Amino acid sequence: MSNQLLTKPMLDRVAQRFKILGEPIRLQLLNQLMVRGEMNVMQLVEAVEQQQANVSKHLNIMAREGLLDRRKEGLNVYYSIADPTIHGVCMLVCGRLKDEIESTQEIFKAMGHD
Amino acid sequence: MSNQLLTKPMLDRVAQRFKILGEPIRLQLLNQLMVRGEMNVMQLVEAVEQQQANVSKHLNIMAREGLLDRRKEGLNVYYSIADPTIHGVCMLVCGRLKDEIESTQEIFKAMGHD
DNA sequence: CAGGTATTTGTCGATACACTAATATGGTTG
DNA sequence: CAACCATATTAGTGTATCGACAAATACCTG
Repeated sequence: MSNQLLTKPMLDRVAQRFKILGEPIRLQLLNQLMVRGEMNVMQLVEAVEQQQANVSKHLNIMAREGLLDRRKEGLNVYYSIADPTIHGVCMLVCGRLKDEIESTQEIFKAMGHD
Repeated sequence: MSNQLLTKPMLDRVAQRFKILGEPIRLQLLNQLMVRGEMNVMQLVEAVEQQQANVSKHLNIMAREGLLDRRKEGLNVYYSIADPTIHGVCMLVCGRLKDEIESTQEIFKAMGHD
């Protein structure tokens, strides 16, 4: 995407990936997995405080997309991050948002609301 | 997002940003603006071959989010990329997807379907 | 006000999430 | 092995969100 136009199929694929990242609960699951490494479903359910069925569904969606790896062990299913770029992508967006928030606050202060 | 848990409001903000990127037509508009620089609505309409109202709406959504800058000049409204990180984010995702596609093809070949 | 440019509004339909309930799946115990 | 329990996934339903399209409105400029 440097300076070349993308084909329609590629645009669709990229959009699909972003769409999957565009859900708070999924980001929360990814965030947990980034920080704590591999986790099973129950651990994730407790961490994000959502229904088990719901968590499972979102994990499946991300695994199907290649974002997560899945490992079965006895009763449990362990998920971990499969896509090594996720971290960088989220870092970029987070950094940018923090910058935006900070500059908004600066303007707020400059207007005398401090 | 390196190794720290994000707060709920931050997760929502990040998700919102990803959600905005998760639409093919919006990516297409961004892609055009990346390659060709500042463009007005009509130019973008022709480039993406969509209804004017539709294009305008998506441009507004992205401008409201801080992704695009907007500049009025006579009859025309010119849009340009405001978020300097977009390029890097898209590059990362595109690169990753290309890798995935390539390794899928490798497997396909290795199975004798060449 | 005429004509090109851009945005807004309203409606329809599709997509996708949350929730509940049902169904695997695999280990444990009598 | 059968009954049971914990874990995980899948189905079915209602609802909300969001995009596409069409029509109306606003915004300049000559």
